[in-house]
Amino acid sequence: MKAANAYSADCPTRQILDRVGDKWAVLILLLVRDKPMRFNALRRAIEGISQKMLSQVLKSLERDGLIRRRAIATVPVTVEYSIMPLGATLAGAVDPLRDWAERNLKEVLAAQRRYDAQRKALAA
Amino acid sequence: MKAANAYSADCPTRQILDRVGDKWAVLILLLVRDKPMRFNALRRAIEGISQKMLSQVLKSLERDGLIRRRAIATVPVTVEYSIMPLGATLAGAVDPLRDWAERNLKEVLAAQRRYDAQRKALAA
DNA sequence: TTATCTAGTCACTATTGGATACCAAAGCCG
DNA sequence: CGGCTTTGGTATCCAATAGTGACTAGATAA
Repeated sequence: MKAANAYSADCPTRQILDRVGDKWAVLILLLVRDKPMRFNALRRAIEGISQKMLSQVLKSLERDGLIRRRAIATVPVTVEYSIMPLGATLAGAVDPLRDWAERNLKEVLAAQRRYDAQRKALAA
Repeated sequence: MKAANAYSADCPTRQILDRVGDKWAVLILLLVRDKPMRFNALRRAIEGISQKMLSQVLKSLERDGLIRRRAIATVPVTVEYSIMPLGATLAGAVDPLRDWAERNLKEVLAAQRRYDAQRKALAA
């Protein structure tokens, strides 16, 4: 029964889900999918990410073969990050999730309000 | 420019992605989708999750309106968790990601090996 | 001399997750 | 009667990780 085992730690889905759940990775992936971007351009686009996290996440995305890093020997060194075919397919798999989020966020928030109101009523 | 703003903290996608990236939430959602399950049945099925995390994640899934909690006043109290329509649609949106993970994990691992080998070669 | 670009490092804090112990209520054993 | 079990939690403490800001570096152009 491999299906039951899918809920143990060495499940491929879990590993990918960890990557996707990463606070920044998907954001970067989706930005880079549209067009190649430079380090500081990403930094400005995301707004809130620290240099450390950006370079860390970029490195891990590159390691996974999802994006490509290309350094250009210009005056101050320029580094361009672009999407790889593998990364593009992952970004595509994330799209349904993004659609779901946009369509259903209101309902989720409503459910949260209902839940909180009920708990408050019980506490009183 | 709302599109640029989508990469700030109040983006709905980000909120949902955080939920999906949760180490256990998706696992529980997919288990409960198949059939209603009791607390300890989930605990045994997932294997590795602590009571604390299980009850914590179940509570947040219930709050989001994704699953329903039903307590039955039996000898030792029985609690059954089942999927809600909203949760079922989310689980459906996660499926492409799971497919991607299963189809592409090998390639990701290969990319990691290539990357590590190259870095080691550079270091030497 | 100061700014720009892409990092890497240090120190600190916030958040996560695990282990452990505890609670209630009922039954069952001796 | 006391102690033990089961179910579904809660509370608390602690270690590990994640994430931040500030600082550094090196090269060069204005």
